[in-house]
Amino acid sequence: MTPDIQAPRGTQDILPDEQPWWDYVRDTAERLCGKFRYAQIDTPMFEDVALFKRTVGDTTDIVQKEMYVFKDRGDQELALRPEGTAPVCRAYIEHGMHNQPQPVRLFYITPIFRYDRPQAGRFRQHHQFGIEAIGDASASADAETIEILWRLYEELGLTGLTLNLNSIGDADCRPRYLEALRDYYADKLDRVCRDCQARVERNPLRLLDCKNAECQDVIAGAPAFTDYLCDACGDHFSQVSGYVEALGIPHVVNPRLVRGLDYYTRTVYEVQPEEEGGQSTVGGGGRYDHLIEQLGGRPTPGVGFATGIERIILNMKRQDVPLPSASQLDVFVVCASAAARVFAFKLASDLRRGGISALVGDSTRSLKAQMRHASSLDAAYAAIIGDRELESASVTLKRLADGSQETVPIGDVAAHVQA
RNA sequence: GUGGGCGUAGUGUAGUUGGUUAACACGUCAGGUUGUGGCCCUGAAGAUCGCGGGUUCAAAUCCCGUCGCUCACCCCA
Repeated sequence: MTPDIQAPRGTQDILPDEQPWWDYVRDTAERLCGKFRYAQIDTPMFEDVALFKRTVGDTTDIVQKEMYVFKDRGDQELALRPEGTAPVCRAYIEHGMHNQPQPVRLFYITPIFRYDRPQAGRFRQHHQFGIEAIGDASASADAETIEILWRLYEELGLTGLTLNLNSIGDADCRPRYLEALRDYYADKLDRVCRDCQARVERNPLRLLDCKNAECQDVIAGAPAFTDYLCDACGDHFSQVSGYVEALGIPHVVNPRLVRGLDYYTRTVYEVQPEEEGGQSTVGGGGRYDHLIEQLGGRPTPGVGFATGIERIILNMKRQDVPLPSASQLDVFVVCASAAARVFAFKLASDLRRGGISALVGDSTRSLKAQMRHASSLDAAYAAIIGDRELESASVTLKRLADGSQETVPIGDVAAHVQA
């Protein structure tokens, strides 16, 4: 039945049955972060809009059409967080983290909001696990983030993934490349789509990842950024590749890889599953060497990634990745009368304090009904308390798997269950 | 934002050349005598057929709108 009010478009309830997937992914991510000594950070769900306009970029889709923007009662212009990196950098500055040993390694697991048209693997509220290594300009930092992302998928059991790697240069060489790109497109405008015609001026890098069929020929012949990198960027890129190579992480250099956020410099990367579909990317990231200063901090390099938890789970399900077995209810206490029920309550309480999970049945329901209930909850044991047991301060303990049962003193239940 | 498909009990489905009490499975609850599960049997509850409007003597079945889901585009996680 559809209720009058339902979850807003593009949002979803994550029901109890789904939670094991989420727990598994979160636990794996957190454990991995621990090994690399990344510490968790939580930032507010909403921020000053300016934070995103300034960093993500005014011409990007995220800012232009996907942000949830609103004014609060004090006329503050706020935005629901559309991505995770800028807020973390804001916090880095605000809390003087440059005074800590660099780089500062941070991770987050948090909801992200984008006003997109929903489809499989794409939501208006989704969740990202992301990390940021701030304060390290070296190529090894890039490689470290790539390794974490790759190991995460590996540990979760995802297969068939492709790591795409590219460099989009820096303030030094990017203008030169963009000029070359514009020159190349100058006499081909009649052969590309309308979007691309506009991109030539507004956002030329994005020309490269246009998926329109009519534009593919032109893209194929376009100059590659890797041929235009300045010495420093070229050097950095080959070092990153070298590290990734040394770690044994398979990857391809994809000169057409461009990310949709303006703050990236040099290294950009994305991981894609074999199975094509609306959502081709499970995770992506890159370096952002000017983001901190754009926000008023002292010039500080940074690198990080974000990966979508919904998409990870989607791909795990597609690949039939097994989940660690769920925990089982240890004891269901069946009680035959109101008096027995009080007794049962006390027993369950004692068991739980001893680390055993326990539930008590409804004494107004028949023993048979309670037993059925125990069975459908998949309890390991049913502990039956009736008049006989009350008199002798004992319980009839039945192992549901094989139907065997014995009467044990009330104090021995825990030991029997744990055995 | 653009285009295509879809929308029936908690879940999965049947029912559409419009015609009396909308069907089935699973699930839920109860019962199959005397203190006991899983299988089996019986029964019950549970759907204003997404919502609103229209056509008609009559609509779950036709038309329009709307909301939502879904696929593709766009973009991304």
